[in-house]
Amino acid sequence: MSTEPSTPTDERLRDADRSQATILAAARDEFAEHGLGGARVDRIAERAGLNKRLIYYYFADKERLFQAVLEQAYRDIRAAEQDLHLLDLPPADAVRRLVEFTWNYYLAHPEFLTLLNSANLHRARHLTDSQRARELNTPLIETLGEILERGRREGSFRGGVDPLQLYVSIAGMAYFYLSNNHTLSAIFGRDLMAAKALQQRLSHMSDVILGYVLI
Amino acid sequence: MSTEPSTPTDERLRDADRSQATILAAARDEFAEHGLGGARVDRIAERAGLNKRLIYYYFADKERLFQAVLEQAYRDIRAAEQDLHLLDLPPADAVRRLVEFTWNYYLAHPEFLTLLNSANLHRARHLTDSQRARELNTPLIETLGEILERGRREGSFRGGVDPLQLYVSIAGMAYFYLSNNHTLSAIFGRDLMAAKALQQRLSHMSDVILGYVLI
Amino acid sequence: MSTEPSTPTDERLRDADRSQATILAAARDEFAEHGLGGARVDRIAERAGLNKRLIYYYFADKERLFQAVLEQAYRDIRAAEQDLHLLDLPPADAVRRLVEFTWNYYLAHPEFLTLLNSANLHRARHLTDSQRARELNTPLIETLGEILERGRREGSFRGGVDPLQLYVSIAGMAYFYLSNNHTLSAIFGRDLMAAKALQQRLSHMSDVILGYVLI
Amino acid sequence: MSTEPSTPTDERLRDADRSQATILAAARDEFAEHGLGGARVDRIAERAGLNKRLIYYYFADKERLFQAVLEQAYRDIRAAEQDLHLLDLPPADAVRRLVEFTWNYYLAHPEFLTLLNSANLHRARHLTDSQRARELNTPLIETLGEILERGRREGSFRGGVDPLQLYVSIAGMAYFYLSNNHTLSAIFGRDLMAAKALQQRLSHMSDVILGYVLI
DNA sequence: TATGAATGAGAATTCATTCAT
DNA sequence: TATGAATGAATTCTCATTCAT
Repeated sequence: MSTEPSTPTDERLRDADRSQATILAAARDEFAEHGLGGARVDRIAERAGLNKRLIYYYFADKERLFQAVLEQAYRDIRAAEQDLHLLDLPPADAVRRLVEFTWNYYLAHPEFLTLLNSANLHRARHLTDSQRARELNTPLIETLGEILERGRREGSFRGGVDPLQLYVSIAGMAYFYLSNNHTLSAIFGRDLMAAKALQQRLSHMSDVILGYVLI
Repeated sequence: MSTEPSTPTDERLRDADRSQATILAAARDEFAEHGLGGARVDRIAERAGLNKRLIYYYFADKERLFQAVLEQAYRDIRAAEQDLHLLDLPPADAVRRLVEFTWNYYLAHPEFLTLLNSANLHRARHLTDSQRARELNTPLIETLGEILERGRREGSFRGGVDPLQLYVSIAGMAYFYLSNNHTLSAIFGRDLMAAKALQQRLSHMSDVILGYVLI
Repeated sequence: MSTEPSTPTDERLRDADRSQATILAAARDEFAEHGLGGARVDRIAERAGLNKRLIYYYFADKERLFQAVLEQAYRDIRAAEQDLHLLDLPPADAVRRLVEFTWNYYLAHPEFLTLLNSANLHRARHLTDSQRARELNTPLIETLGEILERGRREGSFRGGVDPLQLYVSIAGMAYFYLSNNHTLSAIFGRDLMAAKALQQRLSHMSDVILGYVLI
Repeated sequence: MSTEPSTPTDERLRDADRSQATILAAARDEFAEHGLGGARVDRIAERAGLNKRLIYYYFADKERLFQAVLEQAYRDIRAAEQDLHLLDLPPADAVRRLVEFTWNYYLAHPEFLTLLNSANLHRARHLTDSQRARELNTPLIETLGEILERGRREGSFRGGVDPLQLYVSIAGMAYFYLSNNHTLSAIFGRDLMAAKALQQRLSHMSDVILGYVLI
């Protein structure tokens, strides 16, 4: 509704929408930086340049604000995934593209990783409406399943690959490297975020995943 | 009179050590459950069955307690890894064993995952003495490097595999599945912690990793 | 509609100002009674009849509250000094009046003495903006300097008297007697705060100071 | 008793005395630096290089330790004053010498000023045995009284000078300058502790006091 | 005499949240 | 819609003091 061009009387509402979006973005950054427990409502208000009271007006409390942030984050990544049009590509290209996309998305949206962490620290209890979450997320797995099936039928992919397992592996390889880069860089004494290192990681990931699915 | 430390001293020392260890274990559980920001010093004291003041007596503050917990966690996993004696096995078996070990260790020590998450949320700033951290952690990568080299020389492994990349992939595949299992289970509507699902995951991981390194 | 600040805004502002002033007065009394280290924020809130949180809302922390109290105290005494219009009096009368004023002010504001004590125990580190402090305080010394100069030109005062030295002597004679009256009363077995004793002290001070400046 | 050379069996006792003295000195410094409320028993133990428990063993609690420190401080200054042998000097010299001594003693023992401050902040409630305090302190006033009387009889001093008033004036002029030097230096923008400034202060003090007593 | 371990009561400060307008 | 003032309930941390040996 709010994406529609609004009539003059809607101006107030549009301000309201804008305020909500501003709060949401500020909250996302704060939660990403400090986790749910470490985030401060005061700081969110400050980041948003809006009065703290307004946060409560729109989002009731910190928990539900966090929930709203999470939902937005899922919506964003799934929307981006749908733009990939993986089914328009030959299977191997589609898998490679998914690997690349996942890597680049995580790289461009480090806050997504942290939010996911926080969500899981709290045992995903903020995913209240899992029915809706499922609807939002299953398309990707279904798409990947179809790609794998096509590849198998073409004779280029091995059979028996569970798309969910494969997706988790792709995500995990990207996620762990990026999410733990501070620890890993310190522990192994290498700058894992240098441009060349990043390139090598993506290349490694593609090799592993395609080395696995391709016969 | 004897050269042995006298019993009373000994006991006192042991009490101090025991208290510290008790606090550390309690803190580990609390931090794992709630993250650094959500952890409560009061609860740690309660869990430990010791006076809250004692925590400050031994660990100065919450931050340094967290640091001590992290260090202990690293020491534990690295010690367990060294018990694997990977170099006594044929290369392929060694890699498989590392995959299995990583999976089982994460499964048995879910707190390790959460601690790692928290550490990275705080950009690993608790890894103060990274020199020591490096010394603690590099042996594993060196061992894996030697395994890969042996396999290559034997003709069974592909060449050019970076052991750090491989290790991160192994860890990431296990980590993401387990760490995010709540979100994933909710999102994809499958119980990822069911015994059979766990078995399938390990099997998938081994397939992917060995499918990649074996020629 | 009018250019006057609207009533509601005004009231709100006044409430904030009033709250701050109330806190400041309560803090002044608490600090004066117990020193910085012995003062309790809880008690200040109680004295002020306001929520403790509000103290932090307005003054950030105990240290800065103390600083605000000190600044207010200086502002108060310097304002009172300016009301004396010493330059309108003949030199000897002006000096006598300054002695009397100092004595009476200290007597009426015992908290000023204790605050000064505390400030100096902490090496005046709360006088952050000493530029402003200087501007606030130098006029008095300048005035006294002019009085001394006039007296000298008239032939009634001795020359070469440093106004700062003289001021410190006046203040010191009053201050020590009042500030240490408990110790002195106990040590010398006389009630130094009896009305007659107070009168005698003022008379002694005037004698000493005028005996010194008058030729 | 403890100043006597001890027999071999007294060795333990002498250690005890030494410990007590060490604690006392450490406590004096701590109290002088931070006041009663700001002093920390832990820090006193640290300064003394002795176990905290020992402080309680010897001095029961912080209050009584403070009391012991104060008593020692009074004993010290009064002992020093008695070494002056003021009665051996001509009256004017005796007064000048008392002024100089007071100034130099305060200068050399800044902790004495702070302790006095603290004592008075607490309304001298640590002067429990005021009978003993009086005995300790009155000799000075009596001596000064005799000096003033002699001067008057000689015709060089004015009559009717209360020795207690005079003493308080001397002490006050020195005390205020030194005790508040931080505030004063900041407020008036002059370094009051520079060698020349110190000299000028003493000279001013002597001028004022002698200008007053001498006819 | 001397000490390291342990503690309960408090103290400063923080934080999410509500009030009043 | 928007905001500054206000608050109660924690929460981290501190401190004098005692225990046990």
